[in-house]
Amino acid sequence: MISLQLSRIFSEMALMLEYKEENFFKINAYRQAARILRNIEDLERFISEDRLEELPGIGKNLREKILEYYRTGRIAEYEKLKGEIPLIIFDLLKIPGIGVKTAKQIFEVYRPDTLDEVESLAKAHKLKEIPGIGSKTEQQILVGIASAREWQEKIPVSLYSRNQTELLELIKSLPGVEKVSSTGSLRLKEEIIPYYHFLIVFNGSKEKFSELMENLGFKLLEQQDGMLFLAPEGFKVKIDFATFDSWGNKLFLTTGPESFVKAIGVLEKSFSDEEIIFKSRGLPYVEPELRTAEGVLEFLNEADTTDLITAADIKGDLHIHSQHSDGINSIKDLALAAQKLGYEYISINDHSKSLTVAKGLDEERLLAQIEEIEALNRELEGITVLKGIEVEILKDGSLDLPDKLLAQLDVVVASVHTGFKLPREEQTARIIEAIKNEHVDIIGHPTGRLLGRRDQYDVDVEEIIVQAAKYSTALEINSSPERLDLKDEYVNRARQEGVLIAINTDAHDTYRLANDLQFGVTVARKALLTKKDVLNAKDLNSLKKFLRRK
DNA sequence: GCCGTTTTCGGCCCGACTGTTTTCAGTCG
Repeated sequence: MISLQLSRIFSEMALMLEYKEENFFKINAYRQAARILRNIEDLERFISEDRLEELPGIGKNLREKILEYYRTGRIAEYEKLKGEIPLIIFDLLKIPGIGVKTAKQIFEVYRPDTLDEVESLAKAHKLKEIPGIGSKTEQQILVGIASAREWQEKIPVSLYSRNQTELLELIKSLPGVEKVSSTGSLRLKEEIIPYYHFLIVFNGSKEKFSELMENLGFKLLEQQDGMLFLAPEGFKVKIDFATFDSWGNKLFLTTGPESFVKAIGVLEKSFSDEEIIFKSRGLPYVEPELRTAEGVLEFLNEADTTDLITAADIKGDLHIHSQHSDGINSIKDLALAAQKLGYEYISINDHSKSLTVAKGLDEERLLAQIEEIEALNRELEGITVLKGIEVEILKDGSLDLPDKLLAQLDVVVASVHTGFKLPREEQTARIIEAIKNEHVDIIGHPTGRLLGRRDQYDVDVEEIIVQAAKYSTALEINSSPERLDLKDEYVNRARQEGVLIAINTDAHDTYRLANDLQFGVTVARKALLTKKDVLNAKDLNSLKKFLRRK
């Protein structure tokens, strides 16, 4: 957890240094360090073995700061900076299109303390009086504030997946708590939840429970059947109460969703266990995450939930970045990490040349990488590294590397990283052009959304699914919890059209390679995918057959 | 700040897009 906190501190420091107009490269160094630390699993080991400086982007100075934080729980320079920069700046920076320069301008002219004040200024058209800000930016700010308010109330999977265990343990440890389970949208593994939701058996009064929570810094917000608390960190926690006798009913009902509960029908008596409810209806147990799936009960008439894809069915990852572009690890490290996961193969798909910020590969560097992989495959045993690329789909639908070169690769993932605002027809057409390309195997993160940060681009997903089926191009479930792209409704449609789905991590380091797949698998299960629907559930030989299909 | 076909300072620095402007600044992937 310390690496996550440090990552947050360093990225805040980068912003603050930018505010102070420090050297660009210094700012970048903090940003880079934040990025590295975000995904380090075992920072403590690097600290205890005094190997911090082996981490890329960590030098003498940042090493000292990490150690300072490790020893004292604070970083003096961070706190000093924090005292110099107005808090409103951080809120403003969360608005898309607003960077440090604009935020600083707004602050220096009007000195607002809260987003509410900024909102009033925008509504009164005071902001566009500032040079460099016009009506469009003013409008953008209003939209941004509204959406920030909305998002304040929501917790995305990337966040809750990291906090829920700790929170569950905390509640479990309270005296008088005799049983506890996650429930509601948390238990359904929804991509976004309104609050953490737990069901407990508590030996004592509700007042007593509330007192225990308040001692931990939680504030009681609402009390009806259950209780809603505000955590010191700002998120909400809902607690529902059950008895051992009615545990099954309560767990089933609070888990939901409503449509599923309705389909199962009225519970005529008390069930101590949820599984008995399903048994009493002659149904197999339906795991919570599947209960949101459209058509899950119909599916159960024909098949078994054990047919659905699981993480154990995944034979390899077909979208991984190495240090050749913007990844952190070498290809060999990635291969060894994949081997530990029990994979049969992985594919290296670095960015292509026009994505310059990500050090995208041009023809020459890609050829060198191909050679490196071939050599590595001669050295490694038990895992095959496939040669790949994440090639840019340009605005006109062409790719930024020649077909002749793509033909030499095993796995071509084609993705959109620019031109998010193209009109719907053009956006759809460019992706379909890529789908038609005989070398393209997979369309990466097909809708471009970033959960809670950026909506999908305007695109006809239905048409993309139809064309992907027609040209036998696979679509990706990008498992990165920031993306989850395609989302489950679309994947369900794709399944019905017979489109193959690749569940990839798009990992930029070994940690995410190991950690993120679960999120994509959950999406796939919510879309009722079975092994035969998933490209990377194939063994290497069948996969190769697919890759040669066009 | 980090890094080094490195030996300790000098290089690191994309480029499209948008919104503000009449030639550019700011943002962002």
